[in-house]
Amino acid sequence: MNALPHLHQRIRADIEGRIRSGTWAPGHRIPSEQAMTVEYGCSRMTVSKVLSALAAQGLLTRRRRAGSVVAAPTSDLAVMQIQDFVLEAARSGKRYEHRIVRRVVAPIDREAGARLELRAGAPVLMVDTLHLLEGMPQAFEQRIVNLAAVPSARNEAFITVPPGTWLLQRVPWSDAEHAIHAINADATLHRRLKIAVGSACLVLERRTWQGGRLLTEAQIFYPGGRHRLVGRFSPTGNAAFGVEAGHVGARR
Amino acid sequence: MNALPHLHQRIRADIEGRIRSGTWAPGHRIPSEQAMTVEYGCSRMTVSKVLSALAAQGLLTRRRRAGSVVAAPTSDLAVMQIQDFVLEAARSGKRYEHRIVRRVVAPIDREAGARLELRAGAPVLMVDTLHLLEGMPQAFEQRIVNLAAVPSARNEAFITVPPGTWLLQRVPWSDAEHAIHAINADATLHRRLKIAVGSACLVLERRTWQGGRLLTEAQIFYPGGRHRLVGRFSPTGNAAFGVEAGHVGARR
DNA sequence: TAGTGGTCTAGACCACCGC
DNA sequence: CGGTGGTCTAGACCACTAG
Repeated sequence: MNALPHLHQRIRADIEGRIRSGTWAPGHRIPSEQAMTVEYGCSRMTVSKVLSALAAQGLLTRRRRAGSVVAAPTSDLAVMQIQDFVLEAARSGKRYEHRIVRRVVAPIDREAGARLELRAGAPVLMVDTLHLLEGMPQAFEQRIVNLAAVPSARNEAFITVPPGTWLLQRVPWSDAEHAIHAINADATLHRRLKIAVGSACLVLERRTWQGGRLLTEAQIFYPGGRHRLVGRFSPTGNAAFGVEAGHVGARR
Repeated sequence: MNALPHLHQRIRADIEGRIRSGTWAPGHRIPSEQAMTVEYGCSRMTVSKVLSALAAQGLLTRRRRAGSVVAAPTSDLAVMQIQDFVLEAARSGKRYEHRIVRRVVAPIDREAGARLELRAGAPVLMVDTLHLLEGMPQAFEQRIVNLAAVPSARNEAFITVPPGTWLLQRVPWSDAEHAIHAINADATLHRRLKIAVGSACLVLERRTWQGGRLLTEAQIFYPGGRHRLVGRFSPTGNAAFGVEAGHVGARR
């Protein structure tokens, strides 16, 4: 029926199809590996690799003796890919540029130090960047870089490459945390993004660590909260996720 | 050195460790399968499965003849787990309740029909739900359910279980799309969420399909733009992601 | 063309756990 | 107990592609 070149592709497509179509609903126990070796006339290894991959994907739950069961779509999981500005511009064909509007090396202040759990007075680089497409401001970024962890940033001017891209290219990271919330634009955002004071802004906060040590924190403000959505993840992909809901100031 | 019970776990931990620690930086070509069978004294199949899994995870890029190369951390990837309110409340120990403030079965109106690519006059269920924690309004949800795809929703009152949870439990889906943006609260949000008119709100839009057929669209307004972040994903997990940036009205 | 990964086989022994 | 998945072997042939 299928013209897929490889047996394992055909087996996989069959199983995924049955699950996605609802033929095999969540909780359904699918045939055993042994049964599938008969159905497809292949060795057990081939079937096993397919089922293991599907389990790694989260589509199946496998237990010895109990068999392979279609997993429930447990998670109400939203995935947002936040664009790297340079890549985004390249793909959309728009002209991208950035402006460094502030660049300071200094001991971290008390408030930020507490927030990032850095020791008081730790040397950090603070960079404010304006991202523009076709000459129009698209986002305003306030970034803090931990110079103890990324010493090479101390003498980088970020002329050709903006800070986020620069870091992404150079510094390996093991953990990251994102938060998105909404605020009303203040005078700074009014000035930088040319939007009215009070208009709603989306704020993306990103913190990145390497083995427990903070590398950088970025706050990116997009034109248009007390509620706050937080996700944790690893570059590996599927890893475990946690979520928090908190308060950001708050009026109620 | 490691006491991991299985050989493939040890191999995998070794490789992941070298990558995460930066010993093997992005672009580095790692030893061939053949070399690893010698290093670990095992068969090629064992090494191959490990490397394939790491490639599926996105940590490696593998090409015949060229070898296995540590992948660049391409992904400026933000993952947000949007809570199911019932689960969230259960975990936090807070008292959750919901109120159905509007429930209408009617032909879809022109604007929504065009947005959701449903034929004019298609029968839909429109439900507005207020989500409360400890008696305080936390989010306001406006949902449209395609009754042609989910006929059983026509007679469901959502008294015990709110619409989102109800659908998640019953209806298998194959694709979903999320968008987050920010708006200034209007009179409706002022009334429902008890927030000041004009204060910034986070809006989560979610659309769900089963095999190309729209099941439901939800707009969830949280207390607290023209720029708009869109992510697409499948319940399988890693799958391919697309992103769009668009405009939502706009003041500039 | 030669080295690499991609796939597959036909076995094997073991760990787990529902019955 | 016995059926299930988990792991591993020692081969094999093939497909791709850098050199």
